[in-house]
Amino acid sequence: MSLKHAILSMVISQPKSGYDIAKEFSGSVNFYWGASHQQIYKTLAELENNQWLAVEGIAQLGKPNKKNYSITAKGREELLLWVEQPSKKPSAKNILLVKLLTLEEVGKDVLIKVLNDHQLKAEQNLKTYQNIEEEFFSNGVEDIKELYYVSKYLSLRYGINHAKGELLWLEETLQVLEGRK
Amino acid sequence: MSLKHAILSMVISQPKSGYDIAKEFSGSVNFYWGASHQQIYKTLAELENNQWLAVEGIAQLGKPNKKNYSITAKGREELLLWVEQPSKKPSAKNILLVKLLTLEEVGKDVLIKVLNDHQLKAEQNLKTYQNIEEEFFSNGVEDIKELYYVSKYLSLRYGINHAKGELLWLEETLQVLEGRK
DNA sequence: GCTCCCATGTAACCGGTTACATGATTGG
DNA sequence: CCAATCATGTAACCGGTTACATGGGAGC
Repeated sequence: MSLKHAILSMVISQPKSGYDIAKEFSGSVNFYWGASHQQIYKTLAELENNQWLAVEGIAQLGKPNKKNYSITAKGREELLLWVEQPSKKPSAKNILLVKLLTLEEVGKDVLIKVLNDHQLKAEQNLKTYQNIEEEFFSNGVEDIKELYYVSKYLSLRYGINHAKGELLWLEETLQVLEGRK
Repeated sequence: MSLKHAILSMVISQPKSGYDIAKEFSGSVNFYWGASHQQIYKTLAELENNQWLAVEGIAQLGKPNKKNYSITAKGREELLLWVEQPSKKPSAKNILLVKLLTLEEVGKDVLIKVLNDHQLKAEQNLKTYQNIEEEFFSNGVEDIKELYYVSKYLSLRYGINHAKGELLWLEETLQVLEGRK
């Protein structure tokens, strides 16, 4: 799995708690990766067990105590190994294409409706991403080559590219379907 | 899950055995869905239990016996319901973007290598898909509107669109990385 | 004799989701 | 008073992967 490695990557620059990581996962990181807090805490426990992360308990005033995790030398080694090894992509699953298999059974009208719904969502997604991109540049981040911003910017670009690609395919597909009797 | 529904979709036009379904999953269907034979047999058993599929044992000469599954009325109902209900897309996971988070730690050279490897694979994929598309049209399938070919063609188009989108993003990303000191 | 094709399964494990659980502090 | 934020977990379940298992027939 690579949730382990995603978490390792997220704590290399600074120690973080499970809560911090969960917040990141529900923010911009969510464009390309996701995890529930339950899964995060479970994985953190494993990472600590492997000694890829070290914990430090922190007592806070007026807030619950928290645990700050930081990467160990062993963790850094593991990360490097993982990055270098070829990443087999998970078998892409596309529900829309499965639904298209049912064309004969359910008829084209149902499928056109399904595709239209999806199109709407994809358009909204694209707009959201593009808004974020605009903010990105208007907020004084002229030089995306700044280390800190590179990965954020690239994941945004990834989201935008993919939303556009999906929309193209949806248009194509709707045309084919609508062309049918 | 929708493996259940994927299988239901695959047997609406004609009864199939687990082996048949596994073969389809390792063929063109694999562009957008995948399943191991173990998972397929397990799921078929469940589907039979739900009475969404009916089985017929078939004795064969010179070959192992097989079980032919066909969809029931109940199965058809379920399929229709499923198609109509909005399909929440699974949280897209992109390992490359996680790897990019490690830029600071591992350095850009390692990441450029990783991205180049990926680029090569994506290019090969695209070529494969395009070859299949060519065959598609040269094999006398002039009219893709023929019911039988629609979903196959559209899944091919999906594969091609996405491979192209990925390549664009990879180029963009490599330029950003190479622009960095 | 070896390998591939046909054909169907069991068992252990793993990663992730859903539901349940707790409890103080801050801001409207 | 209510909702949100901070903060961490347990337990049951589910879908999927990996490894193991069997066995005849066809073609080289």
